[in-house]
Amino acid sequence: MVRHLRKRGHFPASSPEEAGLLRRIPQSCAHLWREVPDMSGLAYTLHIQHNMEYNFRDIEARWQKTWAEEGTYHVSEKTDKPKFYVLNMFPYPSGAGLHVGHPLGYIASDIYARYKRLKGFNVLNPMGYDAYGLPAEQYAIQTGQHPEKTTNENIARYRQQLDKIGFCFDWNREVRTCDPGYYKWTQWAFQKMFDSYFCRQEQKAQPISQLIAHFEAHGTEGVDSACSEELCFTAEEWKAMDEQQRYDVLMNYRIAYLGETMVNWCPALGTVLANDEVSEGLSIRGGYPVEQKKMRQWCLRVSAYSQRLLDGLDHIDWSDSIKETQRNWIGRSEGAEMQFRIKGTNETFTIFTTRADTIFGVTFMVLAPESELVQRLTTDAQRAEVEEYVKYVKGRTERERMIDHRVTGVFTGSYAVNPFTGADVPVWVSEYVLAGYGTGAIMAVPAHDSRDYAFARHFGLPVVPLIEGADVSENSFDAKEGIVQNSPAEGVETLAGFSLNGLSVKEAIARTKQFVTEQGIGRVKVNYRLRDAIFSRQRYWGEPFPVYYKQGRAVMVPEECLPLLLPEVEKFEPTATGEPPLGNAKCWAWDESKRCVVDKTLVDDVNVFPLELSTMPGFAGSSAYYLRYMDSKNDEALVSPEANAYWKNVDLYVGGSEHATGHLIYSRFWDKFLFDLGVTCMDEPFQKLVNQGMIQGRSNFVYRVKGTNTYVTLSKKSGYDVTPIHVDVNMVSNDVLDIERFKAWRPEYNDAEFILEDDGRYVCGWAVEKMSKSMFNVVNPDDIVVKYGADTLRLYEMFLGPVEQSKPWDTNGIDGCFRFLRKAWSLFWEKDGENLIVEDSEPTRESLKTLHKLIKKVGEDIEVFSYNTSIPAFMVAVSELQQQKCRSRAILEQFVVLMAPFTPHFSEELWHAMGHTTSVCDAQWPEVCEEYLKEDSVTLGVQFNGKVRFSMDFPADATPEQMRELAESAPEARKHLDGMQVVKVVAVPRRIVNFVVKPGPKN
RNA sequence: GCGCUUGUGGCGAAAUUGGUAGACGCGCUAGACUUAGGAUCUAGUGUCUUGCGACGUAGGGGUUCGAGUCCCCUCAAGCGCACCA
Repeated sequence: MVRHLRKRGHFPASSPEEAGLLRRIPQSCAHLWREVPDMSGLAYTLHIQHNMEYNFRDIEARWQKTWAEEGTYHVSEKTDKPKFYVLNMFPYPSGAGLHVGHPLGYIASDIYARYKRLKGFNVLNPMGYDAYGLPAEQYAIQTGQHPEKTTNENIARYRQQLDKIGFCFDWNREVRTCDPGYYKWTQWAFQKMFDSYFCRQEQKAQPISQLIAHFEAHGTEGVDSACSEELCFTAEEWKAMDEQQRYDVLMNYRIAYLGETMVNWCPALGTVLANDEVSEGLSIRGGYPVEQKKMRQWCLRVSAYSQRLLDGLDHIDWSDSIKETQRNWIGRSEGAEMQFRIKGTNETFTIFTTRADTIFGVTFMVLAPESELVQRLTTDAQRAEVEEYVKYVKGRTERERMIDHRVTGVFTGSYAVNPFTGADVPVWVSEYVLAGYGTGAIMAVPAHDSRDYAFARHFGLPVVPLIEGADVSENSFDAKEGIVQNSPAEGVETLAGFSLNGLSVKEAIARTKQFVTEQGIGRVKVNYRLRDAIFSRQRYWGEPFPVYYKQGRAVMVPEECLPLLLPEVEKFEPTATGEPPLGNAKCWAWDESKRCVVDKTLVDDVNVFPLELSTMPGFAGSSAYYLRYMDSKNDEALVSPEANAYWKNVDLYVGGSEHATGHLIYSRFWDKFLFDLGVTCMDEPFQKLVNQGMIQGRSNFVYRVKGTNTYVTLSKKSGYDVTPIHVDVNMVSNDVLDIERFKAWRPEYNDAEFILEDDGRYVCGWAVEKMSKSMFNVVNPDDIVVKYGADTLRLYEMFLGPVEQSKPWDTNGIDGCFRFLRKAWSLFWEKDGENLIVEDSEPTRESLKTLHKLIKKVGEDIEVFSYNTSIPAFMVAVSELQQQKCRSRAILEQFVVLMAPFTPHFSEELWHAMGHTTSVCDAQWPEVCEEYLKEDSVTLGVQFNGKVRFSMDFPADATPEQMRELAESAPEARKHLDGMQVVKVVAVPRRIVNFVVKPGPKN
């Protein structure tokens, strides 16, 4: 009957939507079409129906509906069970929809969440949307559509797609960063940061009121706080300050502050970007040039937390590589600050060095061109030259400076005095010294620093080696090793007779630091590369700052008035005056007496004041969302103390490693700040982190644009009608296709046309790249779900390889997973596919062994996220149970539970079919019984001189002596032992027997 | 340049952490059942060799009774940082 239908092509789709998807299959599964070119889409699905006692479509739709209706996945903290918090990095709902790469991490965490629930934990597994962001706004500018509209549409689509995969998300707790009920707390946290400063002694944030009290009593005496600039004043001076001066002083300490800083300005995007949003002088989004510009911006004093961010890494379970990336990004370096006097004056300036030991090799000093010291130190004679040089440097873009490391610089005319020897050292200006790091000035030791070396050679400055055996004729000797000499050189008098000669470099560094401190020349100092985060964006689609400006000074909107809603605007582009899009908002001023937003024409600077026009960056909303999930409906607090005390922090966080220096730093910073405030009880937000690999898209055909090195995917070039081809990687070397081999492999392409380049090479192949709309290579999970079902998709994505690994998407092999599920299904049913086979019989010992092997393996694998190895274990178990003709309920029921984390619909269906009335989610994970795993005998290899010659069975409990005897007496052993002398025998129970032999009489 | 990671069949990958290399899946080959196969089942499938056997985990060396696994060197790829003193 089915065959008949198939031939006629009359199988109905179950809904219009499904019919649409069925029709789409051909485009997305080119390889299947190639194999059966004359087939229609409907006929193909019929082929699946034909073999389908396992009716996944019906099963999955039914259970998804039931789960939603019954609230199977809703969790509450009102329970005695221990908690477990699983979290995925929430997605940005882009217009392209979900692709097969997204679910990889979601599936991995879903399996873990379900497993933990079966193990008796109360599992929180929420989901939400990182809904603010640039693409929605760009789209709004182009089409005039409100970003909220497109964002909501995209979210609806994401939700639909997610629902089809059968995740155990508690949607009651959904958050969206653009939802006022959510961003109220983003704004709230910002205000708390404004009202706090960071005390270095206590290494924590404190209310700014404490600092004010301290200033009133003692001035800056005894203040050790993170700040933009070290200040020094007395209590009297503080009291004498006017409002503006005090405002400026406090701004210097606030954790959220307005700062005049060099920022990454992207003219094309019309906004400022954070360091992690820029790569090689180009914006990550869009790849537009980014320039350095001094602007007044809101900043977060992330750098204050450098040490805590660093120390915290030792207590969390993240991969070494991502910890290392964060350590690099934080960039702690221990060194010393030293003061140098300028010859002929009483002026001094400070430098930072990690190689204090090389003080005797200093032959010049260098200032950063942007440093204010340049003005002070340049002599009149050199002024013209220096000014011209500074102008030249300003004209170079960040990108140019990065790519092209030129050796340039000029002499300032001044000399510094070496505090150890009194020697004169010329002071230069050069672009290789960065204003933003250390003090913006260095002491140059060309013998032991390659950059100083290049500079010295270029300008003919002396090179003085200080380490025994160091050859500096060609290169500097940068290694921090060896024995110090020439420090000082013979006959040179030094301050207090100081000498480092004969010490190791390590000792010399320590010695110098100590000396510098004792003599008051300088101090030990730790520098961090981590910069404060610039927090303003000149965009529309983001959280508005709850800030207005009174006499030019920032004032916070009262906390009770939050959230400050994002205003409506007519145009999303920046205004003609260069103001951010919020400059277009009519109703965007704060009335202090009415305590509400009013029309900006009412601004009178008495009661009504202008509101901030910037919005917050993407990372604002994603920094504390994990806390909000704990208590997402709470209007009184970001999270209640009770909810926080129960859920604590995220036990397992799953997401991409590309967030290593962005979200994962900001989130940790934000959490630590909230920890200081007492809002959260945990100092780290994410205890364990698993970075799922990217599933890359595969461009079917790649060709080189003539005369360039640019490769373009075929689909990008319109009107070029060539069949997309998957090419095996070993058919391609240096991007050139071996056309003969290719045609031999795929004869159907004998007639295909290949693009021939000018140089006679065929350029072809596939490129593996990010799956994205712009690459036209998005594989939609819906297509897979329609064809094979969610459970097969889940299984297959996990079977593909280790979760952490990136891999190209490839549907070869998905059939294997589907077949496996059908085979597993058939374990439970009579041949007719209608009657359950399961009976209450006593399980055989063999089946018990199969089951318990499986329990052990799968349990161990899930704990370490090795899902790709547990699936083969299921396959083996199914084959064994099939062979054993197992019908025992005791075995099959537990098998269903073991499968449940991987294939929830499949398991739920069978669980109920076997008579259960509650969800398989609430079953109990079976315990391994070692008793059943015991083997009577083990098959081991027998080696001669380390080479396995044969294998044989040994009793499991054989002693080494017995093993030796058994192996020796085996018939296969004779030919390896005859005429040989046994030198030694190594027999390890349950492992190996190895005879070490050499020619000679048998002994 | 510095740091981290990886390198195993035609392909995706396993390997009890030093003990029978290639589990499992894909692909391929042969066979069975079939009007048919794109279904299902059975057998085979690292390379070389008619065979015995030899070789085989990027390459080279070492430790060991025994190395994919540990140590040293080289090469290749990926990621991160990069004029950070």
